[in-house]
Amino acid sequence: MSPKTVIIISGPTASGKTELALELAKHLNTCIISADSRQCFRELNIGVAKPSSSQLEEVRHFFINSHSIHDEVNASIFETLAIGWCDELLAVHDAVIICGGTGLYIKAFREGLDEIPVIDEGIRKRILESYENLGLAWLQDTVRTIDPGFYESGERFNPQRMMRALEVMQSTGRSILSFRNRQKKIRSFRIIEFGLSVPRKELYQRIDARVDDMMNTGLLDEVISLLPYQNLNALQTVGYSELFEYLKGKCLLEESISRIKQNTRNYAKRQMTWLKKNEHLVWLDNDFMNRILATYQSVKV
RNA sequence: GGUUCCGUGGCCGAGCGGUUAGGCAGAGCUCUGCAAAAGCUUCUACAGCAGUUCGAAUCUGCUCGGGACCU
Repeated sequence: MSPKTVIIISGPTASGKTELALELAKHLNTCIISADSRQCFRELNIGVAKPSSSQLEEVRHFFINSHSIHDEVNASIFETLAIGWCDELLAVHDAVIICGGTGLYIKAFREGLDEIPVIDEGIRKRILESYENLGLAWLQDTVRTIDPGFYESGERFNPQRMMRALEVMQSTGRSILSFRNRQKKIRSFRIIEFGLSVPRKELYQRIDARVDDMMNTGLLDEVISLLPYQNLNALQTVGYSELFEYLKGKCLLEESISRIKQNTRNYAKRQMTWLKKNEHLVWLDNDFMNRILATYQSVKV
């Protein structure tokens, strides 16, 4: 019999992960853990292409509707939760499926993140405010002074990374570099990874069609109801940001819709770039179920 | 038929004698706590032909294409 196994199904958005995972879960009589940084929010539905309620009834899902947009969610939190669920589920199942397109979350699940202390909310806020008021030059100067090592190695034009380095330094007195040991964690189960490969042109067409579909099934109403929360991180999401612009009168509805399509295509492209360098991942372009099952059933421990 | 304006890379758009404008799209990429985020790289065009000039996308002429106005 096969060792306890986590089967990861990934791929760009609109590549058909959800359906495949569902089919596989039914076949193996197991559960699905989503690895999607947006589908975990119960307030977000249409715009994040969440599985339908009937699909959610057919197979038990984790990390879907598990959080509120007001909660803090990040890769580390995902890692902890997902490992916990896997341990529990693998006690009673031989396999668990992880399905999603958030590459960083999958990486965190597979090899873990280094332990970095939780940052005080006040420190984070102060840094963000300073950056917004004083700009990138201030951020660069500060990091160069406080953490020259990171400044040398880091991405100096990427405010997020610079602020991250700064908050770790201010909060712990140590450089973020000193926390990075890059030790890959060893998991207590086998992990096999698959990526769904769809020809670029076809994928882009699917994306366009899916956006039209979302609009027809009430995306605009969903976005209207979330307007008060537009500044939350969870709402910095393709499909929502663009419609906020329309609702604020900054553009026409048609412009928003084509921006959603455009941004989703760009997003899919970034996902593929991320997935491409994952050497554990096996690309599938057909016969998905059988090929996954063949790998699953081949015992090589 | 006449007068006049315009013609810049896939698209938008500045330049108006001598640097790569720039933006978007496309393509490639980075990536350990906001990742559907954030950032980086790349794509050398001036409708065509002839001329002026050391040098033209920029000036002149003609041709082609488009718009506006006049008869």
